[in-house]
Amino acid sequence: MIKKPITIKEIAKKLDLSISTVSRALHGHPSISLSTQQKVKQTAQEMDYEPNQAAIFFQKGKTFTIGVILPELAEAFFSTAISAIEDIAYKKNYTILLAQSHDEEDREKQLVEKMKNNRVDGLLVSVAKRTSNFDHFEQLKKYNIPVVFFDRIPPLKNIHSVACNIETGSIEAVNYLLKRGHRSIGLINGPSTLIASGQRKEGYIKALHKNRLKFDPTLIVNCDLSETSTNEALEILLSHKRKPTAIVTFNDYVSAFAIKHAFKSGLNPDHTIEFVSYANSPVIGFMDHPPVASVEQFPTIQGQKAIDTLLDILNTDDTEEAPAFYKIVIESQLVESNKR
Amino acid sequence: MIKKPITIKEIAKKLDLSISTVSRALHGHPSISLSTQQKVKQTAQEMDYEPNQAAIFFQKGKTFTIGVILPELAEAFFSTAISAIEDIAYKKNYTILLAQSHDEEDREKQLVEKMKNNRVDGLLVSVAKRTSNFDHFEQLKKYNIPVVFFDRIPPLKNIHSVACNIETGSIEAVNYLLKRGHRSIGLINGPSTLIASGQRKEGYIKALHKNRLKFDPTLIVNCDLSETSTNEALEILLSHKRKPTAIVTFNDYVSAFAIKHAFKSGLNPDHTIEFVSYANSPVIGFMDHPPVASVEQFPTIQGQKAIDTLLDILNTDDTEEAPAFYKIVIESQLVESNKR
DNA sequence: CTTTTAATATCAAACGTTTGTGTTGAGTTA
DNA sequence: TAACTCAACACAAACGTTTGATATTAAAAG
Repeated sequence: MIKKPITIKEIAKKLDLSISTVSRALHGHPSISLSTQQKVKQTAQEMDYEPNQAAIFFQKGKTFTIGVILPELAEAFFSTAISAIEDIAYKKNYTILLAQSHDEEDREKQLVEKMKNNRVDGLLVSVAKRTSNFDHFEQLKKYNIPVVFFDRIPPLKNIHSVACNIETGSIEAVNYLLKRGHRSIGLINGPSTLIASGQRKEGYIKALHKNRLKFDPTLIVNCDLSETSTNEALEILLSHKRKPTAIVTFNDYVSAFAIKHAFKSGLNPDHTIEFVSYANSPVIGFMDHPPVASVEQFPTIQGQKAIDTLLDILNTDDTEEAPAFYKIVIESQLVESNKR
Repeated sequence: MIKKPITIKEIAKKLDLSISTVSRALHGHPSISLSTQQKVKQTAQEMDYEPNQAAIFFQKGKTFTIGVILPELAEAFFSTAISAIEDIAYKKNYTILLAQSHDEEDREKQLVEKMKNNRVDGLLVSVAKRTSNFDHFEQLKKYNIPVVFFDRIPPLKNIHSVACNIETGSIEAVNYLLKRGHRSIGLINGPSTLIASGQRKEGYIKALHKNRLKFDPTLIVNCDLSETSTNEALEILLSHKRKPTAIVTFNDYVSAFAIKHAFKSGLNPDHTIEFVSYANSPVIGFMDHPPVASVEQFPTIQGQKAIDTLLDILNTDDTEEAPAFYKIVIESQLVESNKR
């Protein structure tokens, strides 16, 4: 036997009250006497009443729902972030509408459209790699749907953003290797098209300068993050006249590939080359020979800050004068592998 | 200047038509002439009309939304699964309401409640480890909200489920090691409370029997999946009188820990011990010394099948007589590491 | 004894859409 | 030409809830 949800109307009929009274009673409205409030609440309980959210959303024009658009759910960074986001949403009684762009501009555009149709209260977005046109985000402003970008920030002005400052970590990373006695430090970087690659390079160079070391551009090699490409990059570095004794890599995966290759090829016979990478992802814990350190980018904190500021925006009156734009920066931080 | 969404009412006014005509025109209803359909659709375009989903949900009593409750979003298996689920939902114009139970019964219960309030059309659930009472799922039947369980199936009758048959993979795994010449094969299993552990053990034993090998219970050691516990398990196995030359482990992570330990401790001096594990997760690709093979459990396929059957259920008339219960089993499969 | 005030509860509109049932007028049939 | 058909559209109810305006009552104030 299928129960169909009961409504406040039926409660009203049962108690011989008006619908509005029941509604107000359930919300503890002061113009309803405590005695009737009691009665209403109790019979609501007894009748297994549960408010029809669809109706409430509709009538309030608010859904208590937050759209989250991520490039790739299966990536550790993002799945960690979404986990943190969901936790906070859960606590604040918001709901997560999840979607992934697969780093495609088209799909991202369609998802934004869909989110708009679903009347999400706000949006959390980490931009797709291949997105070059950002009109679909600009559009949202007109509809008064706030967006907080995180980790992957588009080059727009007047947006809310949460991101990690890679440079600090980069500098820490190089300093750390210098402290360990290395004087020739290589960098296996990602594709030069990525902003993230630029940041890593900047930090790397800046750290060398700060330490009054001359910067040798041939010690930087790019790769496309694949295993073969990483291996090639490593070989180039190690065939260098002044062979680096330590290498900074774009992320932990690149590090893993490079380390594996360094061990298997004869290029690193005495196993002395030390690696430092970015992300500090769980994979490090499973490696036989992990990098000595990794720059943590705090997916959890980024996710938390992002949804926190979004909720903050949602809960401040729109009537305020100048809309302030949040730009939250989290300092990345070098984490030594043995201290994890 | 903030645009507020326009409605069919306004389109109607502009074209001097009735609301219902506009609605029907937009849906291509046959009782509306093609010429007006054209006109309506065009002006809808021009006016940037977008249907108010909240209103549609409300009036249809359907939300085109599917709730997904997973134990842990940050786990590779589940993030892969949710990724596949989202992809299909996207194609079919459904939306994903995501939540994680963190393997807690209480939270799971609350989430089910929340999903019910949000009037999801259906639910996809992978049950929390610590859930022992399943009333909250039974409840959903009364509200006519279909649930498809996947991967972690509760011990209930008359439910829809999608799961992976571990046994086949287990047998394959042992056979594979036997073919490679091993005659003493250990098993580092998970906590005995997990059904998954039982399945692995069964397959392991069955494979030995099929090959007319005697089963030595002391070659099975349990661990709690942590690194230290894994190391202990490995040490117990390797201190065995008849030292195993190959080891099956509960999953890739356990394998990673064990392999790391085997290399670092002196227990495996000639590095000949071979490992086989479960999950075939990406981490294998990053290991210096990966297990020789891993039993793939197809998170993508499981997710796909799960949402497919849910959509199937949602789109068949409720009026049918006997509700059939789907029980989909996917055969696990051994994947050799070098063939990945 | 009338007028205020405060407390309590009701009325009715509104949110945007879908959909069963009318209504209209032109064309067809006998 | 009267009766009928059918295409093309309009009307209005319904979905469940919230909320501003309004009504009722009784007690307090004048």
